[in-house]
Amino acid sequence: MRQRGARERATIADVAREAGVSKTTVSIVLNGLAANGRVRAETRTRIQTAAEQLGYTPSHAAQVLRSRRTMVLALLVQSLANPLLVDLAVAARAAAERRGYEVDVVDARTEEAEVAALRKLHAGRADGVIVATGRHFARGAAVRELRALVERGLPAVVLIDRSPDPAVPAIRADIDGGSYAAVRHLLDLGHRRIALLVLGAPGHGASSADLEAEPSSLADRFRAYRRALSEGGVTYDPRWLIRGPFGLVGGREMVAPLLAVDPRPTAAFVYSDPAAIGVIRGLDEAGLRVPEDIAVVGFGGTEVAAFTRPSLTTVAVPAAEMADIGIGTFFALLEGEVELPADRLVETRLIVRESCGAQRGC
Amino acid sequence: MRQRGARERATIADVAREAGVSKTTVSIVLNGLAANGRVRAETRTRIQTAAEQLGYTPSHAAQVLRSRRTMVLALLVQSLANPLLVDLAVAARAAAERRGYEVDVVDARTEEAEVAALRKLHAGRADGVIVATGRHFARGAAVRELRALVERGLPAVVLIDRSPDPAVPAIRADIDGGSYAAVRHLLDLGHRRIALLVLGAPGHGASSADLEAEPSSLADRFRAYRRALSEGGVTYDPRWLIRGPFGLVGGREMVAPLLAVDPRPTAAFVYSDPAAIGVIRGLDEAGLRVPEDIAVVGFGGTEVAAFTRPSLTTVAVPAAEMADIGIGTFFALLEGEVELPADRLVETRLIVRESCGAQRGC
DNA sequence: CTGAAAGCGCTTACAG
DNA sequence: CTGAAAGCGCTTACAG
Repeated sequence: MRQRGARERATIADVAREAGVSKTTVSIVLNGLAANGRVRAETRTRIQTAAEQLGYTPSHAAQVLRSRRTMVLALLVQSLANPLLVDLAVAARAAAERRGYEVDVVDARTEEAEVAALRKLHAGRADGVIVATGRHFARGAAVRELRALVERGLPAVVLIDRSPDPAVPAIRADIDGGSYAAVRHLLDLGHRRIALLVLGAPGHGASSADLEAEPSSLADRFRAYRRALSEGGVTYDPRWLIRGPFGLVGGREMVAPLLAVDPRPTAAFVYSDPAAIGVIRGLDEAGLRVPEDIAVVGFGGTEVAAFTRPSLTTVAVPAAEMADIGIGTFFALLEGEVELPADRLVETRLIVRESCGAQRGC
Repeated sequence: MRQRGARERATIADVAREAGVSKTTVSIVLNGLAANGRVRAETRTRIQTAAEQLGYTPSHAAQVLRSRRTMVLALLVQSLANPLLVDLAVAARAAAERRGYEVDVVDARTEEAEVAALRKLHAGRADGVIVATGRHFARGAAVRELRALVERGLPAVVLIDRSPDPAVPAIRADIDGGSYAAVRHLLDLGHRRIALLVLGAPGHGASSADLEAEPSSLADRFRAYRRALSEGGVTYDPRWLIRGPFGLVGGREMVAPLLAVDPRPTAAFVYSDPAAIGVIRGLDEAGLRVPEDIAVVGFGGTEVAAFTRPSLTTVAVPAAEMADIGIGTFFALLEGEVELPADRLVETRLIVRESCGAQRGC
């Protein structure tokens, strides 16, 4: 029943026959290699007409097998529930498209999912990989798997973390600068008890030491926060470091431990916008007002931050710029560029809105 | 420089040589076709050891070219900025994975982008396509392009719209029931002037007639709304139909025309959650409170609706269920199932929260 | 229980 | 200006 009009797809041989030329000539013409008069104009149009008439589209698998180019780039993100990563993916796709490449976006929610996705790339499904999962800072499984790919010559670029390997260029946002500006802003507003909420195993105090040493982007927030506090003359209280689960739900769950700190912090700097939205909602449910009772600052700066009530003061990360540079770096790698750019840092900036209390509250 | 350890990838021939058998046997063993004792156990382990030692992964392109199966399914959505579509994509990926399939998620923001994405499928990049873009109700370019694919035997499933073609099964949410429940709920709360905000070219009144006849999912909202009003004894005022652009920004932009209606509507039923969030923000900026001054009901029911302030009363669409059924239908098509299920309707349900005013306001 | 051979649909030297 | 031939790395009848 499904057969219907399932006329077989035309192949290059069909086009060649129809146009009365060889497959070679068809291939040359259809790939635009006939510019310099390598094929007579008349022959060219004959081939193009035949191809069109037969509805010919080259088989992607055959092209890949023969040319060893997939024209596909894999992009791994942690979660499409985070609008910042969606922006990154959309921008990456647009940038790659300009050079004829597709971007396969994979959301690798867990490290196992990421490892599985990286493994699949051994099958030659993509000409390169960009990882933006935030898991490439340690000696974890994801890093090992990426390295295995790189050793086989697959171009790789890391996007959020620092480079885990000399052969892998990295582009990251200036998290240090943005975090410092955020905390500094809260200090300037008079806050003296400022909490830092980051993704991680719940509990606080004990984890400070680990985070201090970790080369991750979450740890960057922590170090900048500590620095801003100390420069602001505030003694850090380890109970101010709250760790909890991912996203909106995770943000809400961090409210209880936050409110358990006595005396209560008057401000919270949250590692992501979705988590900050969760925090604001959790505070609301606990009967506290933002920013009057507790000021909140997020991280990310995507569209949604301007639409919450109160609107979110946040550290804006230029996702499109990171994507553009990342894609550019991939192509440089692909073309065997010798002079690889060292790790690149893109600027972040603090967007002041209502949730920090600098403007009139909601 | 990029060459580094670029030792050539092992092929099936390498494994065969290493294990001292033919490529045939390697293929049979590695594809799990040797279960019934078709290959001696000892030979099997020898092959597996060799494959592992060489780090062998079959070339995807070669497998596809030879077997004519890509093990990939394309999923087209309108925008990853809509969390409902992200949920759909994530669920589809999970469901497909259970049967060894990958899902290529493409966000086709415009109809041109959708047409381009569908065109690419002629190259045999996927074994089927699921379209969830909301553009398959008319005689538009997207529908034509999809039909061309189906005529070549590519299994296709439509997810949000009605089926555009007898050979294409469709799964959609009960938008009619959900919309009716939403408007009915507002009527029960005493509202008599209820606006309907939907995506579309701005302007109102004139577009009522078009929308009434359109077989789209947006028109389903309109028809159910009209029915609920009339059953509730309310005479529809064409000025209550407000159309505007997409997403958060679009929602905010619809506030001005909404407030321009005199007497002002006391409630608004909005076509999506992101748009509803934009509306709430826009009303806030206009100095109006939700739900006290204007009640708002959204559509979608993803996680974020529970985290806004006020939390959003919304029509919940079971994205995961739709994805599961959609994937199941794709596999039925693939296996040439003759008894194709007619269009399926999945239940929606109204989730009552704060933005409609039924509960204590924020 | 195992292997030799054909062929999927292209591109790419190479020859003329 | 154009074509014959090889081969990318697999799977799949088919033969033994």
